[in-house]
Amino acid sequence: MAGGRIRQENEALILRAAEYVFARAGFAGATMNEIATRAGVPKSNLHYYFRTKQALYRAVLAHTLALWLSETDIIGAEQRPQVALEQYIRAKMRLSASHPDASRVFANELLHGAPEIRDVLSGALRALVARKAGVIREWIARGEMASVDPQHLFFTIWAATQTYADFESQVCAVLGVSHLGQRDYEQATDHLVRLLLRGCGLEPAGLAVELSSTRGESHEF
Amino acid sequence: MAGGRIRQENEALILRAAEYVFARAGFAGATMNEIATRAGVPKSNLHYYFRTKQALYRAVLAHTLALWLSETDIIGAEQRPQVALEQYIRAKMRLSASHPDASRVFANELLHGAPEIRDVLSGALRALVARKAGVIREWIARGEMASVDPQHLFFTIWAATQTYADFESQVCAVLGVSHLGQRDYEQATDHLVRLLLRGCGLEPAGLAVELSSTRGESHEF
DNA sequence: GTCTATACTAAGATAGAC
DNA sequence: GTCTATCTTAGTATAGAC
Repeated sequence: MAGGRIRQENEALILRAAEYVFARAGFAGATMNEIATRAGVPKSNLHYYFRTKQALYRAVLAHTLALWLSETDIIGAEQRPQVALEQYIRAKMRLSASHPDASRVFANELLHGAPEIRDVLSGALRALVARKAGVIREWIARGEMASVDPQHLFFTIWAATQTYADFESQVCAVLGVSHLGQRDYEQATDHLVRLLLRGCGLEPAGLAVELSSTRGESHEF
Repeated sequence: MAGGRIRQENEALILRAAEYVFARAGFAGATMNEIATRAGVPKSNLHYYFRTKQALYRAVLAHTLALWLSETDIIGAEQRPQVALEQYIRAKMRLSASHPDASRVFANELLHGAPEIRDVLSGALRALVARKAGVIREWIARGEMASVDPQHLFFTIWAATQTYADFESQVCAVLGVSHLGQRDYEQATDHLVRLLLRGCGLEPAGLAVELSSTRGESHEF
């Protein structure tokens, strides 16, 4: 299974190209031809390394799922909610900025009813959200934040952060830019942190209470 | 163009079937065969009424766009922001609940870079948001709400409301239900109204200030 | 172990029958 | 004006050459 160096390299090349193509065309719209051309390998090698188009798609999805399920470690009862939630939102936005194609592949899969990852969603993801929802309920019970439905809070954070990757074309059209730059992402992040923390009855930990548009610090991207 | 009664009826049948299929399979994944079967007309009639698959797709998109661009009339400077924003959020949620397939077709188009509606987005939609952003800035200048980036506020409201239609499979998996019922949508709507209005420094007009989990009133649906 | 040539299937589109 | 039969293309998958 481990295979030689050539195999490893080619598989990595193909997976990257596949993510790019699947993100733009969806599963049905993507062609093995396009992926092969982009990866710089002969078309039929795709079938050599990944038996079918579906197998290749699943391999790409596995990568996006790993990204998707990460990052929630920040949310623990021992943390202060304003710190944990702010860090979580920032982490999710960094993910949208750094891996927009992974986000789009995942979004496309959900949009079409999640045929390939249904089990993971109602298994691992559901369990993960249940755990983290418990933490949020504890914060609420302690009076550390306003009463917010924890599950729906996750839906809102996911939707609000991923929209910058998934629906970039809409965001760009409204903002009048050709693509989202670092500054755009910084503005969007600050907007979301303020809006959502205030919505949870919290104040951003490190930011001035001041609502002016100039920010105190800039975050890496 | 108006055509006879049969034409009108058949076109309506086809458009409804097409929306259903495009919503689930995307443009590339949808087949004329499937749409024809679902509409109950012979396959080749689709090409008779709509010359190409793309033409049919565009016709479906036009319908979703009309829905999408509506509903912002609620937002006017003469309104109080808490009333206007609450009504807007509720209207968007009703749309997700009543026309999930339209939302999915639109989402799919955006996800793939909006090849067919790019012009509408950077034309009509951009202009509309610019106008409504002016209203929000006026509210902020008057001290009627917190300082929130108006454009990003729209992105957040759109994303947070449409996620219940577009990514229903994920929401259902996490909630542990097979499909979203009226009660789920009511909970989601109340959650969003509270979270976002509070995030804008507002209190829901008709709701108690109390943050307890039992609500003072239930809203119509 | 890797790439070339080819078979097979399905889907969009059209010409012509009814 | 509406539907049936057919053509053509393109895309997945495989067998076999190198």
